[in-house]
Amino acid sequence: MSESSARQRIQTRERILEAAELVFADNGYHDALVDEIGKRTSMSKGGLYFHFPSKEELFFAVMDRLANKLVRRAEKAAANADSPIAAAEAALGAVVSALSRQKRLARLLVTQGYSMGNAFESKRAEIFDRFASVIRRQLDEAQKAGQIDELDTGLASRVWLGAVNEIVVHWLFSGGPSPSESAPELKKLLVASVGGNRPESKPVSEPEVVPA
Amino acid sequence: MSESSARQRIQTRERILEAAELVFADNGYHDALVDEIGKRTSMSKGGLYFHFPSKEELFFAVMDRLANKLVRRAEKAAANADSPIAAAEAALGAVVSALSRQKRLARLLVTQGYSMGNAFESKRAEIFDRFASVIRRQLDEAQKAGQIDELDTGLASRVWLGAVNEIVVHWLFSGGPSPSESAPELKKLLVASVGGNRPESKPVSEPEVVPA
DNA sequence: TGCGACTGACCGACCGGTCGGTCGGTGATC
DNA sequence: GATCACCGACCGACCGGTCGGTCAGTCGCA
Repeated sequence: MSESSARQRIQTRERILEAAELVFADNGYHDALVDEIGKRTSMSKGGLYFHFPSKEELFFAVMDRLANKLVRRAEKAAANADSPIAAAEAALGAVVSALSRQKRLARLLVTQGYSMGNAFESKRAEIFDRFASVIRRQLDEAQKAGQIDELDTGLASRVWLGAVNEIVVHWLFSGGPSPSESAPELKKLLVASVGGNRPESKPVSEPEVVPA
Repeated sequence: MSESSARQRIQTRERILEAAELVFADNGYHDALVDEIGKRTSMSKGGLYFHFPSKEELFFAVMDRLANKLVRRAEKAAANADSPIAAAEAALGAVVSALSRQKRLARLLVTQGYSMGNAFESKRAEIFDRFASVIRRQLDEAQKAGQIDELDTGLASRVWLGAVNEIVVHWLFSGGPSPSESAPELKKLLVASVGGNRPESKPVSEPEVVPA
């Protein structure tokens, strides 16, 4: 009972997060109305404020949830690969394909983060750092394995991350090609940037991941 | 007289743009107050609205002005280089050093652009496209000259741009190293990504540019 | 005296957050 | 198993500060 009510609570929270994700993604933080989130949840504003202390906290919760999902997916993809450099590629591919599949998700993670003003800076940093370190770990491995050059993997991971980010943003804003279309070429560029694609390293196909 | 008054008009506009740049950079679009811009211009809100029809238009004007400055600088640096790939590097270096020198400028161009909500998307796209095409032109040249691999220079230019963007954002938000510190390593990575640094291509030092 | 530049008090839409109130369920008591 | 006190989830009208934008009026220059 307190058991089931706790479960209920979490479910309701989830319902709210789901709706909030839509509304924030469509409108950005500022133009998103708490009332609109209420409408989509079939819950009143007061109800929402029972579960979340403020619009800002709600937004943070939405972002955290998304970031968690994506990071997990990337790590899973990396774990299934059979060489470090392939793992890095796989993580990259997983993220790109997830973002390509869900424009709204991409919108939120990649651009709406800034729309809060300076308050969001640290959150944005935190989330992007998590992605960067997933990539970096793979690059470190690859380096140990001698698959890539000696280089600052921290910087390289940022380059990878930034590249993906820009491709996604360009797709979102300018209707460029879908990131998943550019993915193969993109991987080539990024692998080359760290001196991968050595003759002895076998090419790898992206392990497919189940949709979320 | 209509001569000098026209000049006066432009000067006043410039004064406003300068002040607006500061305020927008510090606060982002939403948290920037028109009254604050007025205060810094020593002009009343009404005065501002005599020169600009809306806060939004004022913001756009600020961004355009900045983008123009930076693009010009990048193109100048490229023009002074003595090989296509060096030109690409030079353009990159010029932008990075300009952004490193002026945190506020970086803030505005790189992050605050999103803070308007969806209204700004097309503007952001336009500005970033301009940067991308500066880089792309250099890469195209380099490709013609056989200095780099056959590849999609459109995509590669986005990779470069995204990389720089991420480095700058990381610097701004997480207090990472100054972009100009990472610049040499960054250039190595990016040049490698397009298969540059061929044995026959001589290394190039960044042509110094006068501060704005 | 006409006009362009500028003033600053004022307007009012907007929206996050509040709070008194409702109500279905729960569990203790007889 | 009927009654009742109680609770937590939720409702939604309302508040109040904020801030972009307006406009009637002023000033000074040609």
